[in-house]
Amino acid sequence: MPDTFDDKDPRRAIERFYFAYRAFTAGPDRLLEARGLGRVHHRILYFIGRNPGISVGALIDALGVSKQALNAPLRELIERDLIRAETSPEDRRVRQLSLSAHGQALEAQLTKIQTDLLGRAFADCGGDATDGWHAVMQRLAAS
Amino acid sequence: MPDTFDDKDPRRAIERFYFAYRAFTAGPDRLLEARGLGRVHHRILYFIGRNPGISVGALIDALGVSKQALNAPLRELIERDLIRAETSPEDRRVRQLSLSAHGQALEAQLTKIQTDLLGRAFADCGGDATDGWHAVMQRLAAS
DNA sequence: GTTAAGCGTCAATGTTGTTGACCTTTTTGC
DNA sequence: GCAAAAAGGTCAACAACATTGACGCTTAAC
Repeated sequence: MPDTFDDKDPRRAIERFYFAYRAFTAGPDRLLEARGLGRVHHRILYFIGRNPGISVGALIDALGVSKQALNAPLRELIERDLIRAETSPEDRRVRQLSLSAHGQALEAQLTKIQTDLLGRAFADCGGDATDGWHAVMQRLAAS
Repeated sequence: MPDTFDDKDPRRAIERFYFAYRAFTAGPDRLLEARGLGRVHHRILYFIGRNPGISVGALIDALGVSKQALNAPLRELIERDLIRAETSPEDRRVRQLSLSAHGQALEAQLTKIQTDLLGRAFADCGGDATDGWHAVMQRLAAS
């Protein structure tokens, strides 16, 4: 029997997914924790980075949390000058959120950790494997 | 430009990973929540299923939680007759944990939800894609 | 027989989320 | 122009879940 025996055992797929995801999130988690930030902050940074000018309400909907839960971490990020909140000129009730220069730098740093990790794995496994990975993950994400 | 433009943008890989993992965990989470259980209970069931006869201390180490944090959910699972705890004959201080018939059934049900989801994605994407997925995930998990 | 290991539990505390209520500012509809 | 509604902020009460510290119990080891 080859040493790839039961290499595609469905249970093995579950474990691979679990441990791969852990490795995938460990890097950013460490960097954030060193700054006293958590995953909520990361998600806030990420969403605002992807949607500059987003309103607080839209961010609440996007993250699926209550406004009270968002308030504290968002305020921290604004106080640390990682996120900028400017009153919208069209509707002065609305605050337009965007990343400051520092916020962009941190977000880029966090993203780089993950893209580097993925990039190394893709490079090691080859283009076909990379294509297959993308196809399967795309299919799963659409579930 | 083809509609697969920037289909392998590193940022897209991050998003795919995130949403694929959410889909991967959503099914078990729903089933567990319907029974008033959480992810801790799932992890306990899983580890004991993989390591029948494991001791409480070893389980604490494996899960990386304090014994006080483990105590409550573990007790629930024992009271519900999902997990069996028997005194070790060699060392009567030690309790050997194992899944009861009900526990095995629940664990199998949880696992099936995930293997079915993965199996459908693998079937849709083909054998080569499946191989690639496994290769990349294996590589990541080893990081 | 004293020491240590494995386990269980009580207490105090911290974090993080929730809902409900109330407030201000600003826009909108009549 | 004025009442209603929307966007946002904050306070309070509460619940879930984790932590550390301390203590007690049973059993094994030297």
